[in-house]
Amino acid sequence: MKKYNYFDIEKKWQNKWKKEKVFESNELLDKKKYYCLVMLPYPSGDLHMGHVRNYTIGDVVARFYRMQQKNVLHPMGWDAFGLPAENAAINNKIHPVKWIKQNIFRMKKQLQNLGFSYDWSREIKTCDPKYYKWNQWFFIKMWDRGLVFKKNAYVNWCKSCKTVLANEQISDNTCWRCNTNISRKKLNQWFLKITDYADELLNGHKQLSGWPKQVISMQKKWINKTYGMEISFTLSKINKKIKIFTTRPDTLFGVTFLVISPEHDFIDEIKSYIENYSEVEMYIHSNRNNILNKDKTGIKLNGISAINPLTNENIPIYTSDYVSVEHGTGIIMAVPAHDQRDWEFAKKFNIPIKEVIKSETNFVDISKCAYEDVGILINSWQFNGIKSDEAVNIISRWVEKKGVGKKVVKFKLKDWLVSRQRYWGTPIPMIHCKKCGIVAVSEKKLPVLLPEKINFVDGYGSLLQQNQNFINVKCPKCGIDAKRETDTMDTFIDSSWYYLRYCDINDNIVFDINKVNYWMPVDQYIGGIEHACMHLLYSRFWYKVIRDLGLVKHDEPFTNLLTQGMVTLNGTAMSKSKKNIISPDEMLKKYGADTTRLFILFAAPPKKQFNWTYCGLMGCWRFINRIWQLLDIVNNRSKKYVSTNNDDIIKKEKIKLLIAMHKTIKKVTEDIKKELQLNTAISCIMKLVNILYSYRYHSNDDGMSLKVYESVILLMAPFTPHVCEEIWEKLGHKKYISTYTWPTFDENIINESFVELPIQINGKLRGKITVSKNAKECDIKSVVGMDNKISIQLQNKKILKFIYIKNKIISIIAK
RNA sequence: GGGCGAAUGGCGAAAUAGGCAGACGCACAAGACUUAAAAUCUUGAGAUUUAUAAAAAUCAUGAGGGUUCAAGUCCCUCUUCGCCCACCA
Repeated sequence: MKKYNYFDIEKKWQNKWKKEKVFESNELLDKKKYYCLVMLPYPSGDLHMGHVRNYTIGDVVARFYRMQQKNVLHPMGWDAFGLPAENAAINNKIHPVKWIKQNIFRMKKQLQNLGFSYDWSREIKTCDPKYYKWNQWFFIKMWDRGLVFKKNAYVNWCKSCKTVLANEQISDNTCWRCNTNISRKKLNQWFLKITDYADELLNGHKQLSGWPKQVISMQKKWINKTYGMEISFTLSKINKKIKIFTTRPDTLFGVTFLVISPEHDFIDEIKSYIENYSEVEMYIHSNRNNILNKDKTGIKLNGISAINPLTNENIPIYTSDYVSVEHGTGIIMAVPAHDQRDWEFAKKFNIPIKEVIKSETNFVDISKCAYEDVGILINSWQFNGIKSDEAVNIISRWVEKKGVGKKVVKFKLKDWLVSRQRYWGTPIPMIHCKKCGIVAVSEKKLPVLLPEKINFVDGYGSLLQQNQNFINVKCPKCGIDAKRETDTMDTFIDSSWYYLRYCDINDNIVFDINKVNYWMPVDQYIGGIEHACMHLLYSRFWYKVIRDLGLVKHDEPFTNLLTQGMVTLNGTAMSKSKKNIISPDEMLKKYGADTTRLFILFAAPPKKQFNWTYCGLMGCWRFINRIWQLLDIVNNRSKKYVSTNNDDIIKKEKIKLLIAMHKTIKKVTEDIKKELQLNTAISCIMKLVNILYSYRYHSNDDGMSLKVYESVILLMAPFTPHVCEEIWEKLGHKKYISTYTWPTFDENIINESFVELPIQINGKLRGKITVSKNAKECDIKSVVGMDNKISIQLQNKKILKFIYIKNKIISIIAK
């Protein structure tokens, strides 16, 4: 028996597909479109098994719908901006342009070797000026619509390199290059007003029935709409008010101090009143890594205090990093008796703890820990005795009546900080003019090109800031000397709309609206679960903005989403920095693309985490070889397989085989269509091949085995396309299997193995049931494990099926 | 600290809707072919006990309890692991 030569077969078909542009797509109006999108990779240099898994799932989907005669769009591109390229430039003295180019070259080759059915004519690179020009264009459109604003925000700062550090560039609280301790620095930064869309992003989830519940719930928690109150406290000695946010107005009488976030601009505003400001300032700029340090830190603002507007009590003000500037108003009223974090802070700084809610059932010792549950109000003036959950509303109304606060809705979702003090990204197309302020670059002047000549090695501070040619520019409004913005954009912007660019790659306009509206929305999006909140939320936001610009019709970009589980090695995620990458190259060399593809799908269900192992690889290899050998068997070239003249056996086996075939087609079709359960789909085909294999070939076969064999090849085509194309050709077909019609199943043939039987209870006919053919009619009286309850159900509900084993009915399923 | 998810043989995993737990594979064992090995083919197998001509009984889906004629699946309590986020007021 000849072994199958995967190397030649795979090369042959990859070249054919490429040459005849089998996977290039056009807007065909007579066919239903299907947009299958996989998350575009960062070109780090090598494909790892996580990529292989992601893209194989995507390719099976694309190939399946192509065979279902849909007009499929299946594109691929490169998320080419970002920090690693810049780090490579600094460390290895290689220019990001060159580094990215060679990485893409390598990875593209790997993708092509795997036989993915991409339309490469639509390939995009986000670092291409033809692409990022439109980032800038969108940015200006958003600026015009008031969705862009500037605000102070803190960054991690290295004093010695004079540069902003990303989390990735920090190890043990020190700079990756010079080991200097990092500190915090306030910078004026660019933001996008994603919070304007917070409500719509939340409500839009109703349209996303094709998304995993897990992702929806994660996004909901991320946006986190909360109802609370803003209450103004007056600062003693100063004629200023300080606004706090709380969700617990019922605890207003238990407030014993205020806490202001150390990053809050208000501290700057009142610094002349703070007696110990130099100490406070030191605290503000210190690097407080409260993730590792669970101990509460903070400092009292001496010389000022706040007055509770309702009780007129005078209370101290602290600053502490346990209060985030991003949430609420960035200032909280602390109720140590009823909030554990406040309690811990109060204990550390010896602040009084005032109990205002008592549990109705348990005795709670407030000196041991905070009581955060509901209860009865005490020490709360006229509100004593009211249940705390009711008091929330009662006190809210009272506060509003007094005119010192109002009910507000807040989101945890923060506005999107999009500026980066980096070189390798899209330049923000803004100009700073002394006379006119911030002026957008005119659309005609786009793109603002990223200069290529940069000194990476000796560079201090932001690399763009040193490039005088880039910085110096005339103001587009008044013409005087002005300075270009040197911040670049967050790379999440690149990936927020790339799926639209695939629909139409156009040098003159961002995209052709008609083409985009033909292909969008994406029918199936596939990518890692780690993008549940950031990328998948930013994209939704961006799409809604584009909709409001009148460029797209729909509200949501992705109809169905599959978040595939990670591929891990010994339980930890594969990453280049951890040096635990499994590259597909060796497997491709040893077993070929088809086996690699089959194995990664068969090893685990797509949604589940897959801890890497080679176990099972040989099984997939053997399976493909089996299919290959079957080609000879069905062509009756082999004498090895025994034939029998017993017509009865042949007939029985033929029916068995026919039913198995239809069942398999049904199962595989549904597994792919419904839940993308690709591992069980493959199992099912393997089972059918086992039955076909044991089926004794006979001259009376009537082409039965050929018929089953052809359907096996068709079913396998999305998974192992090369070998299937080759067999398909050898079977005498002229058309590509990749575009051939997917097999159909007949429900009647599947049901042929069942019969309908009457149900009798105590001798009376009670209805009919469907049972397997080898079951016998029986009297329910004799049934084990049955009581009156069931017989009552029988009268009310239809009986669909019952389970009949070893001459006993063990159960009835009623519906 | 918060959120989400998971736990089934030696291993990866199946199991519409509560209805024969372990499909399909891996690894393993025996046999066939072979000088031999590999490859391939055939067969076997959750565990334990009894029996060994077949077979039978009991125990088994992280732990403990509950609902049900029937629970991997539903409810309660707990344990462990993974992922995402970071004091969310």
